[in-house]
Amino acid sequence: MRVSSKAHYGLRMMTEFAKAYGSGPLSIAEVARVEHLPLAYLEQLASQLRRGGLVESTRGVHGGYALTRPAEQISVLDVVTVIEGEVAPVECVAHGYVTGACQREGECASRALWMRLKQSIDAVLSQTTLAELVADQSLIEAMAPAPSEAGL
Amino acid sequence: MRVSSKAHYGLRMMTEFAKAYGSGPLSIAEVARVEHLPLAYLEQLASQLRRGGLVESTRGVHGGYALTRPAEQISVLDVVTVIEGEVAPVECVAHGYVTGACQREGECASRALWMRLKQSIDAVLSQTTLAELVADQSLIEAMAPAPSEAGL
DNA sequence: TATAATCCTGACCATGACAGTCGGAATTCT
DNA sequence: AGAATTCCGACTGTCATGGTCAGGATTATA
Repeated sequence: MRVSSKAHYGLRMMTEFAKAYGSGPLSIAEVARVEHLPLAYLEQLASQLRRGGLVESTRGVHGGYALTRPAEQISVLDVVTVIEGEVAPVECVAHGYVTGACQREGECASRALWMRLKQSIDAVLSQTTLAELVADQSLIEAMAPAPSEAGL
Repeated sequence: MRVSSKAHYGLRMMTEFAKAYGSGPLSIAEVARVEHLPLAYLEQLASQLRRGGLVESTRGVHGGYALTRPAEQISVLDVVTVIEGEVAPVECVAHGYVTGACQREGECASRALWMRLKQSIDAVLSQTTLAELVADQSLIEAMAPAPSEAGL
């Protein structure tokens, strides 16, 4: 029961795109710089996010990535789903599950539990948007005045 | 975001122990038979459950495992935790987390989200007990009268 | 007392995901 | 032309999962 750091990285990258929304594409080189994440790895994740329809890319000199829709309309669930696939504690509660695929279906008492779990997770993750994460972050930074590059 | 089949197997085994509670120890050979799970693998899981304090074992001819407390007092969270370790979507919300271990702690906007997520998962999993799973199962089986070994 | 049924342990293995790295091709601005 | 980018596929090391296997320890019972 954990989110991969892959998804976590993806989310961090997405919040950077969210901050830059409206002012042209943001390069992953820039993201790597401010988030201190490995550039080559971010490249892969960015591709995945693009294929997932969350961002669009511009090649060439002033290229980069930009959200395909406003940060208010992208939830954490959207991001996690694109990177990790659907949230499904067990196979039989996944969206594409074919009834009968699990032989134990008839006698299975825990399926209801897993569905509750999935719904609960989905609810939490879909309630928070990138916009809120960005807002929270500005708030936090305003409270604790920047140690300007401390800890590096 | 999934529970391992390992944990799932563990849970199935625990519901068998729950059913047998009060009528002496149940052998994993028997569990393997009725749940159609690999015996050698169950042995490992059973050991883990014992070390986790959820069951106690009796060796020898009429030996096996039995719950250490009534099924009403064992939640699904107990089982999953023993087998998979603590539910922690990211390291920084784990119980043993040391403040400051994550360098981004100061500027991290998503920690609150992960804590909500952990709490939400914990809540769902701790609300259901083995007793309820067993009860649900009897109910289900009563509804759909036994196809007596069909599907084997 | 032998033997069969159990639990117990540690070693082993195959597969796949995760977390990266690397090299180079394609595109686009200047 | 050259630099900054995205794009893509291949490669790698480590670790968890989902097992298997061999053998030892313990206990009831014939």
